[in-house]
Amino acid sequence: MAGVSTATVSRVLNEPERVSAKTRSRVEAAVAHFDYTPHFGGRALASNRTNTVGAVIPTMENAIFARGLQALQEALAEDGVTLVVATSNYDPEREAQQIRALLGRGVDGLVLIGEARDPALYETLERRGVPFVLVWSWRRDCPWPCVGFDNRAAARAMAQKVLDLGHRRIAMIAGVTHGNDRAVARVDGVRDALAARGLRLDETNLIETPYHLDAGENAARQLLSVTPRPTAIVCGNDVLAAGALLAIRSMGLSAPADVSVTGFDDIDLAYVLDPPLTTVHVPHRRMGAAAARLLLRLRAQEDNATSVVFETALVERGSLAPLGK
Amino acid sequence: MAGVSTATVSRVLNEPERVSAKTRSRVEAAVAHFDYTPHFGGRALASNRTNTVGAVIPTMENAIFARGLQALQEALAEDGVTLVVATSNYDPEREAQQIRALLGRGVDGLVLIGEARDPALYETLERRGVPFVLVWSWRRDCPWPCVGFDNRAAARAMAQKVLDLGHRRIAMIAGVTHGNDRAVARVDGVRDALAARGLRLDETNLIETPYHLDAGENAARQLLSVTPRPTAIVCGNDVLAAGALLAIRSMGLSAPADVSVTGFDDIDLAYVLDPPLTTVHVPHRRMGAAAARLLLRLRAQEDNATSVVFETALVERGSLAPLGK
DNA sequence: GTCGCCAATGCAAGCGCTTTTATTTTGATT
DNA sequence: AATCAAAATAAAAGCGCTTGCATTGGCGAC
Repeated sequence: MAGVSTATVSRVLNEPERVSAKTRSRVEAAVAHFDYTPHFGGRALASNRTNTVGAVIPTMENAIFARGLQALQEALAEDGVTLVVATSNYDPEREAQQIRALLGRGVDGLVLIGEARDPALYETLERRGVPFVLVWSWRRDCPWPCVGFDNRAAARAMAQKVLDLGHRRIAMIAGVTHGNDRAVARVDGVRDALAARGLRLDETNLIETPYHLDAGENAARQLLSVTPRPTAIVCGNDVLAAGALLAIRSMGLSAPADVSVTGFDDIDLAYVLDPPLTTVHVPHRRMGAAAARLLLRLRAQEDNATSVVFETALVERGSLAPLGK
Repeated sequence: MAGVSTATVSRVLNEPERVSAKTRSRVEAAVAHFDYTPHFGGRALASNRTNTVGAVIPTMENAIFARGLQALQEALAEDGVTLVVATSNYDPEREAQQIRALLGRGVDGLVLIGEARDPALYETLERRGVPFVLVWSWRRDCPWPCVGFDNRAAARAMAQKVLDLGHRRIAMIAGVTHGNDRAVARVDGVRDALAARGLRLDETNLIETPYHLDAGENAARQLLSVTPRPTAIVCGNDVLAAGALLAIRSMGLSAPADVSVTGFDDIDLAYVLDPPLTTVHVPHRRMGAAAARLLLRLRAQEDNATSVVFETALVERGSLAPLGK
């Protein structure tokens, strides 16, 4: 209809500046007239790019990932890149499957949560030359590009705060540590702080449990049923902490008068609870956006593509109080 | 390596039963050996299918969509279909863009939230022959396949309950109704119930606001600053209700003693609040799964592909109490 | 006016797969 | 052993696009 070859149409669509204004407008008119959309498969085949990046997250049901993804997606969209999301449900096996599935779909980049992962998987990624970014965790000397924060240091700071307020009988409800370096780091951080005061987390005051409300509730009930009971419960995330508050309430106790509780992540939930949660603020949205930028740089082979570490902040609200207050 | 043609490899991958066991195992060995994955673009081009469906949701930050998507994705994955998610941020314009973007990516199905949408968009969808399913809302005689529930009836039942408990000064914090039929239906439902008792929602006791915690808080503060103040606030969703509880607390009032509050959706949040929210339970996960099944049926041109309506249930918790109690 | 040069466009060769059609192999039957 | 049908496999033609290279045409310099 525009009287030009397909090559010119292709150029109008992909590199409009290489086509004269006159021809371009003719082609654009034809495109509009037929409501033409390029065939994705043809495009992908010929150019060997899909303009798609994949992300594998544990679950969408936790607000932190939802937020991070939202930001990631928005930042990618600015560069015309689509995000495909898969979930692993915190199962390393399933995560590997999902990564392979995404590779099979021709993603030209991947965003993965955390670092703990079968080396063979990293090998596959490198061999295929698919750029990837690890998010949510960060440690010095991590060999891969990552955008995250120091989970261990943040947890340590929180535990230190609890100790500073006079607490000595401290328990922890952690996430499942298998295949989850963030959960591991948070436990380690708490252990660090306790160890510095000659205390330790033994198995009666550390429970590992899935990141669910009722799991947190059950764990707290169990921790609080020993005598003497802990005066503070440090939780691996805000959802577990919310569960702990439920348990405390249902046992006829009160937070923070009888038991202090701390969370991790600072999702909206933390703010609406009563008492509001003292927790660790994590800049999820900013991390998502930073991950997008880093991935786009890696894809473009830019050399300023380096890992980014974010700071966390302790947010003091009502759920943590000095001992004996 | 397996000494066969590419045609046979293709068959091993797509219709293994059409290949003899001996050849198949040779091919599979070669596939495993080279860690071969078919090229997505080639596949899409030749077969004209992508095994991808798209979903456009308002936001991932609301747990209801996150949950629904999770279920949707899991159900689709069972049939080897990948889900691509885009967000519109409750903006009809942006939703249209995202739908077109997904079509451009060659999705072979779409999941859309609600029914309110430019007719031209529906036309495009039909013309392209891309099957789609509307979720989250449902009404009798909806001309398109949908999987949802009757928002209006559910809201009406909730308002009726509030009335039954003696409340007469009833206010509502609704979601933004522009381009959001669920928000509209929920307001209409409340109006229905009030009208049946000769009451109405005028502009001083109806505020429309984005589905955010602080928006809910501000709206509630405004509603409660008139004299005489409402004795019950019906909210368009649980997040708004959580915000309302924050406002009540910060104004030195108490729920439900001074003001009752109701929510909608029954997300986890509703349960952990203090007082826990009286709300409308919506089976988000089941809807997501049902949407997946319906879409797969439509795609396969099965004739038993019909809309599904779910029942909602009123969940009575502490935030709603009889007037004067 | 002629020549070069560059910008604009066309030509045509794939990209890696699926699928129809043709061919070969297999194995049962005579 | 010969025959034939059925099953298994190979051959080859695209699918719709991108892109390197060839061609064209317009314009300034001589």
